[in-house]
Amino acid sequence: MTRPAEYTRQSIIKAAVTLFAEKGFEGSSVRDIVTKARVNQAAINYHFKGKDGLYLEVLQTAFEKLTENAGFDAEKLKSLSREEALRSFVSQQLRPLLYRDEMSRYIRMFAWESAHPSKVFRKFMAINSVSYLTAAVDLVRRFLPPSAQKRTALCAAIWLMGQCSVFVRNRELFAQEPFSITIDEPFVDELTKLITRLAIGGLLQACESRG
Amino acid sequence: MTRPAEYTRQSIIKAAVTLFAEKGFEGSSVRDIVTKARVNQAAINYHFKGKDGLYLEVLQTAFEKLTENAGFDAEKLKSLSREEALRSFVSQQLRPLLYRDEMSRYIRMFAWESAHPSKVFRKFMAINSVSYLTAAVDLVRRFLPPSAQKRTALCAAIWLMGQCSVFVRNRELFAQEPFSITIDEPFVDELTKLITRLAIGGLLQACESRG
DNA sequence: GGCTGCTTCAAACGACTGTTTGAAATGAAA
DNA sequence: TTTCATTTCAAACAGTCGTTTGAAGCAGCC
Repeated sequence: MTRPAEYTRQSIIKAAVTLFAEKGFEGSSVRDIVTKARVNQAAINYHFKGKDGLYLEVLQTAFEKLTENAGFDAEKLKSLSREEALRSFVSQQLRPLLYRDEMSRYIRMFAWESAHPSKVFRKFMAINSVSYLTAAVDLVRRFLPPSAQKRTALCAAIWLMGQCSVFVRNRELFAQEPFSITIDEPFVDELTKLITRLAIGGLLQACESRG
Repeated sequence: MTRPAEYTRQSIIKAAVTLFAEKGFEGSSVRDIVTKARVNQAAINYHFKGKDGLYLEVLQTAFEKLTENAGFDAEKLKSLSREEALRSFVSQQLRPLLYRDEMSRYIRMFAWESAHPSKVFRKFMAINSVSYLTAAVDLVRRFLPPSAQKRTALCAAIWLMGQCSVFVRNRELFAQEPFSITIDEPFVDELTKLITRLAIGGLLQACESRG
């Protein structure tokens, strides 16, 4: 029960979160992780029973941290008007475009998974499926008619989650040709407004024109 | 100038398109491709100067085939009302959910790239950037105010392209738990309507509330 | 026949992946 | 100090990846 062991664990987790956020799970090798964490090759297998085990643990803690903070917290969103709640949600999702803090890394990790879920993430979903999508489903439900099918709400939720992740994943890409977009605060503000408006308008339209 | 050589080329291309559509570029190995095409390992490097060269050629022909058909054809879309044009675009993008024909495979290939563009695709974009996004940009411009910035239109176009690709990429996933969605004609019809309505509503809303 | 250029082939190369190994180091308890 | 489980370490393993090699096959032509 030596202290250095716990230090090694945390060191690995920290490095892993950074790399998973930057390049995704499959894009980061264990050698990259252990080099960044300044620990031995075998440490990941010893402490987490392999790369998958490490990812599962990282996903768990990331999810917990996100749920106990604003944005993913269903209770907090309910206290706002549906428009404000949606704007808050979108703003939270786009946070990695501006900041490089802990929360941003967690969000970006999930953005990679929303493109094409990995095996480990699907396992994670099987455990946390309810809570993971609930916030988004509840959110879109406030715009959809009460009669809307569960399937419709689910599709709308996936659709909403995917709105921002494209930009988050490819942050570096959009700074280059042919986009040449400077990703600063004014731009992200504008993008937040745009996506929120697009989503609000879209969801309301879907509500009005159908039962 | 023997005929069998050309047969080998086409055989490789056909197998590559199928696999790239199913698993994406990085998800398909050259060994998978040559096995499916029933040709030798070295054939890809001999005929296409490597996997990248093959992909570039496949992207080119896919793009040509798509532009000379409905959906991506800017001219054809212009003859429709903007709502019909949008619906046609969305319907075309969702085609791989129902059919497994040539066009569907091409569309699905691009769906993979819209998640996280590969190096080869970015090279392809550098050559065909104008025409590739033009159709989508032109389409969203019909909903946005004339004063909308180029950047806004570009973001909206990316946004629109991303709408359907999530579903197309993860077709197999949504058939499983916790989604358990049966992807048949009624469902795709419903999804087309939903996304079209979301997009129309969203774009119009964006138009009304801002200059 | 022999020559030539294009195409195919089995095998190997070198670089990467995640994981395992067995010995060495560590630090607390006896 | 000795004992002991825990933790670290360098090295290697087994697998996949895209690519290269050099010989073999096969047309058409002199």
